[in-house]
Amino acid sequence: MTPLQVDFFARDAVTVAKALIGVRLLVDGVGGPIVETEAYDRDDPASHSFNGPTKRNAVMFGPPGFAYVYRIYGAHWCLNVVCGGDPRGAVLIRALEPTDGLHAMAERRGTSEERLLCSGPGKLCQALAVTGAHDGLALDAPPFAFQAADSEQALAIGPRIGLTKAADTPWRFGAAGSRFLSKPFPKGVAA
DNA sequence: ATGACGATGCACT
DNA sequence: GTGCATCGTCATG
Repeated sequence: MTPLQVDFFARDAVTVAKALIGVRLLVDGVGGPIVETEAYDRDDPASHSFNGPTKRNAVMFGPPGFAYVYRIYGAHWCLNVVCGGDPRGAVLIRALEPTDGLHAMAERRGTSEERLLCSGPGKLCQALAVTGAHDGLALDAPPFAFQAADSEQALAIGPRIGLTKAADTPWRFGAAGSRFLSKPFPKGVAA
């Protein structure tokens, strides 16, 4: 298992979003291979960094390689990795395949159905116990652990989910055919 | 001080 | 497939 270097994150968000598919993400030892991400690049109207710094998004204006965690719909947490670009881009971690710490995840999620443990950004944060307390933490140090993918992944590509701005931009990436996605991709595969 | 608006998830038809 | 709870954050007055 090769830990990811900080340079991995210091690229544009689309590149990082693609490269993260298949990477194993553990938080305090709980997690598994990432199967779904979304890119939010600079000059992207849907990105939280687009309208300049605020108290919430301050970490997105710091160095790459840190976690940006925020609350959505007053109820759920979302985990992002801060990337390169100016203003910064970010990648939303949307889903992963639960392999490590299944018992802890099932307990936190209130279900033992593996399909439902991490198949969405809010679910993933609940299963991995990611909260606002993780906002601004370095990604190359505990409790986070990113481990390089073992092999090349076949990528599925599609439009991002839940947006009203730039809703057609195809910056959602996934492991083709995975059953742990938050939703199926509209159509087939691509490189 | 107040109002609009979500990078969602879940219950229900 | 559709409806909506729920509340922090930000923009505005």
